[in-house]
Amino acid sequence: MADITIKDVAALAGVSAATASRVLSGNPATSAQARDKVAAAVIELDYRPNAQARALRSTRSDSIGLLVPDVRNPFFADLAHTVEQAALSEGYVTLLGNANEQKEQQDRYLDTLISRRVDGIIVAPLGDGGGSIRSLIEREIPTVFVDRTVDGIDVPSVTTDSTVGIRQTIDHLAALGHTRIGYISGPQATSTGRDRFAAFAAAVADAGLSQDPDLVYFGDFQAASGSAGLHALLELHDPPTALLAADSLMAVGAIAILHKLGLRIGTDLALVAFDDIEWFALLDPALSVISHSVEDMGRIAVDMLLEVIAGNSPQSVVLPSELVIRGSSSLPILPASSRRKN
Amino acid sequence: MADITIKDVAALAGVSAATASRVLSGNPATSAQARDKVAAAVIELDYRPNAQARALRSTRSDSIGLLVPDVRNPFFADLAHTVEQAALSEGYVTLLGNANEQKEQQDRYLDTLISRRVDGIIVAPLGDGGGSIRSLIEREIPTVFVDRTVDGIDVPSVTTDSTVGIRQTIDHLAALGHTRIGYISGPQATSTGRDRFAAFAAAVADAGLSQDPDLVYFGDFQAASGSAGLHALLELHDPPTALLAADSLMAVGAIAILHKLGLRIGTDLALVAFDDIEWFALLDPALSVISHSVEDMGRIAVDMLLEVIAGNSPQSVVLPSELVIRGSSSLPILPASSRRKN
DNA sequence: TGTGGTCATGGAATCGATTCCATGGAATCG
DNA sequence: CGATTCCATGGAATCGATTCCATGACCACA
Repeated sequence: MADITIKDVAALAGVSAATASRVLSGNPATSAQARDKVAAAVIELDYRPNAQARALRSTRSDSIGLLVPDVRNPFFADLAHTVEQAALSEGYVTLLGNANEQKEQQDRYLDTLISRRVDGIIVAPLGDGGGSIRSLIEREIPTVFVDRTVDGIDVPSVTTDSTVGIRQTIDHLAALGHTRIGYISGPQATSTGRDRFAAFAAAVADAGLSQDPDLVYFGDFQAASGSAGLHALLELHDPPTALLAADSLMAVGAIAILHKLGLRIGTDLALVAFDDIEWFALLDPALSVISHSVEDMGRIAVDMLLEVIAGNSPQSVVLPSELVIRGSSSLPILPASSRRKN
Repeated sequence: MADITIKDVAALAGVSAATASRVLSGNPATSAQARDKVAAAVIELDYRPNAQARALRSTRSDSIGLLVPDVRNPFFADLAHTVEQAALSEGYVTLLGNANEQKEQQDRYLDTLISRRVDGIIVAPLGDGGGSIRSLIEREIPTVFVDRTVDGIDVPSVTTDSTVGIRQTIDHLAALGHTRIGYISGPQATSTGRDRFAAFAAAVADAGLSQDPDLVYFGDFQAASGSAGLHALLELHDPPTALLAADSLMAVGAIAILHKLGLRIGTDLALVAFDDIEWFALLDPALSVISHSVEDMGRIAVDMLLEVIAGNSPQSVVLPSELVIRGSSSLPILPASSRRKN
């Protein structure tokens, strides 16, 4: 499998390696004759430049890294898709890493991305600003945070303002007569986990609803913790009549348990989930959600990263969120007597 | 952002670059003293080796490429996750590419992966054996096909035997009294599209059910074509009473339309989907599926690729599929008179 | 016709790490 | 105790492409 190098191309074209390189990189200081001969040789030999050698010399790798907490989360799968397509159209390939919501794996992948000298990194970070996140900043590697941020790390970011959507949700549920609203929170090690919890607590307080701390369960954004959270909330002496889940996977986990218990969403328990996933509308009844645009988020993150790579300092962007009311949260609250007990 | 190189490490440790390199790569020909000093210098400087330079010299990049048709398809998201985790535990990073079910984008990504000199490639291919797939083979780049194959290209593969699951499905539906079973097929440009269609046709014939060609709609494995397929089938003079969708996304598209029309799965139309997605069980009624193990597929593909990289020629593996009966296909067929008309 | 300028080109240095080869000191054996 | 082996080490070549610099051809203008 003797690799074909630029020297082979140059030899076949009857020029020097330097000239061949110039033709290939579109340097104008080339003759039409040289261009034709090199182009022919490239096709003849099916030559593919060695990206490693090129990157070594030119200090550009034409690749970016994208680090998400979990590709199996449809929100991040969509994000990966938009980022990758947007980057591709700008001539960058995307290296995708999966942190599995674990700081250790996040650090491992960040190290790898640093080693491969990607031109920039888009990351939905977790944890504090320690570990490899710090290395990133110290090396001044172009970085953009997406969906989440890290306290004390000053990096441009694209995030969602969850307060509006959450406030709309609480007000909507309060208007239906709910006074005890359960909340399955994300981990407090993430900015989204903290922000959404704070928004929930503030909205509940402002609406004059129960602030019973037992109504809040702290999960980890993965499905199993949604199941555990629902169990915990149903076992309360005075369980909630409505529930807000801080992401789609925890909502899925909660719904699975409701099914198992023979409880119906919308009737036995009003339910709203953060993140709009296509098939949430296919459930029966359809799931109310707090929606925010993953396409905008991905596209803006790529634009922003290109700005940083170009040496600029773009402003952070905060995208809106909005309640979409569907069947799972449209019935007025039932009198307590007619509710089933767990 | 002056990069720290192995020379800086060597200088600080008071050894030569050669010795530093040996320590870093675990070469046994090093003294304990040198090891300690280099290790200290690495930490002191927060040194990260330049992966390009290393790969250039050693012709190994410790990375593999994974090319899937669409990350937003939960099946491939899961596959990406297992492949990436399995590869990581073997010391490889995964570069993920998205072909968007388009041959042109597939070729573009394959070219990129070749240029980056990945150590091997796992691909769920589409199209015939032309374009960059051929370059892959000619360059003898270690390659493994996953989920799909390409006719005439002899590469180890991990695929699913769809015939068993599809035959079980047809027999099951026939036993419930269905005689006209609709089929939303995948594209015939993919091996899975062809295989599943052939299995469907054979099973229907063997069971003595209607072989009306109008009962088959050819989609493209994406959601919109499932919607279009359902529309087409419902508009038939004599519409099917049961439906099999060849992948999950097309099933989602079909279900969305059923909802919009106010039809219920399981009652108005029996439905079975290929691919088991976690939340299919959360629908009401739960969706019957033909299940196959994406974890096994991903893990085996990685093992197989490592074999190929090591110079061996592993046998292709065919995994089983199996019908999982749930509510969407458990009622006996209704008399035609009581069925709603579209 | 001579000088200045433009331009395509090739030679050689370079990027950062690995690895072959030679060296010198210590350990081992007869 | 001398000869041989072993072993850690540094110098230098190397991987494949890019890019600085020098060169020579050619054109134009005075």
